[in-house]
Amino acid sequence: MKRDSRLSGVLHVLLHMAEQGAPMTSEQLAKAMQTHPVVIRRTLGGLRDAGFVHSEKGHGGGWTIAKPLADITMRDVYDAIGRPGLMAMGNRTEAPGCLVERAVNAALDTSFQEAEALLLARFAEVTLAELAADFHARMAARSPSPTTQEHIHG
Amino acid sequence: MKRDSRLSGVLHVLLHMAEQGAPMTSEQLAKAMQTHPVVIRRTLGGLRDAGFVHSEKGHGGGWTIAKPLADITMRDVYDAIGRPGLMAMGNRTEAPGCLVERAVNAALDTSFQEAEALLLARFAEVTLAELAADFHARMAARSPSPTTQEHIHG
DNA sequence: CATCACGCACTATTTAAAGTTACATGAAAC
DNA sequence: GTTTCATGTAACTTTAAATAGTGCGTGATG
Repeated sequence: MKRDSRLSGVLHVLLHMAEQGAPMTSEQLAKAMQTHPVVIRRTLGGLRDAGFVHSEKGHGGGWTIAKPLADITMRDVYDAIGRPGLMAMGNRTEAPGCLVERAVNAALDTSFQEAEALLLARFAEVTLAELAADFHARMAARSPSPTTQEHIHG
Repeated sequence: MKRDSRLSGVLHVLLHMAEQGAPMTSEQLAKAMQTHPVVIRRTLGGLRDAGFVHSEKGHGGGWTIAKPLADITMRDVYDAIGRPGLMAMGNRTEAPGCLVERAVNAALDTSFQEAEALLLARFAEVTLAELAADFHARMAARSPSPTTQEHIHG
C-alpha cells in the first residue's frame, strides 16, 4: 500500500518553523521538505484552523508557530490534519450479510481498535517541545559546537 | 491510502473451507468472496506453502484445511500471506540527513512499533476455531434451528 | 485423451496520496 | 495606487500499491 506521510511531514515542518523564529514562506518550507509549496499550504491549513500556526500574506509574510511547542502534542497535529486512517488493513466488506465474515471482521476490528487506541495515546504523550529537545540532542552529538542553522538539511 | 483486505479475505475463505468439509475449488471460493479465482489461488498459495491448507488438481480437486482450526491463529495466517504492512502511515524519508526529520521519525517509529507489537500479540491469541465458534453463535442467534449451509451467504 | 482445477507470469484497473497548475485575495513596499 | 510578494483554494495530473483479470502451462481424474 502507499503509506501516508503527512503526519511525518507536518511535524517536520513545524519543528523547522520553530527553529527559524521568523516567518517562513511555503516556498522555503517546501524546499526543506523537498515538496511543493501548495502541499505545505494544504497540510498546514488544518493546523491554522486549529490555532497551532498562524499565516500571514504579503511581504514578510509566511508561517509562524502560534503556541508554545510544549502545548502541542503529536496527537494534536494528527487531529488537525484530519485524522487520517492509521491501519493499513481493513475489512473486505463493511456491512457483510455473510455471518462468517461478520465473525472475522469482529475479531479483526477488536484488535485494530486496540492498536489505534494505543497509538493515539502514545501520540498524546509526545509534545513538539520534546521532539525539538531530541533534535538539539542529536545536533550536539553530531558535532561539538555547531550553530543551529548549519545543521539543518546540511 | 488503499487498505489491504487480504487478511480479512483469507480468514473468511478459510472458515468457509472448514464449514464445507469437502474440497472447494477456487471458483467456488471466489464466488463466495465475490472476487476472482486467481485472487483466491494467490492468497491461499502462501498458506499452502506454510502447511495450513492443501490443494489438489484435477477432478474432485480443490482446497482443504490441512490442520485443526484450533492450531491456526490469525497471526499464523498473517505470516503466511507475507506479513503485509500494518500501519497506514510512514515516514516521509527513510534515511534522512536532516536531524529534525530523524527526531520526528524516531518518535513516530517508537509509537508505531508498539502498536504493531500489540496487534501481532492480539492476532496470536485468536485461533480459527474461536472464529468458527463465533460464527456458529451468530448463526444460532439469527434463527432457532438452521442448517449450516442455509446461512452462509444467504 | 478430454476435462477439470491449480500454478504462475504478465497485464489492467482502481484508489488515495502527492504533485502541479491556475487564479483569486490580501498585505507590504515603492 | 500599482507592483510585488505570499497565502487560499479549486481543479487537474501523476504515482504507488492493492486488487482484478488474462493466458497458458501442468498434473490428476474419469
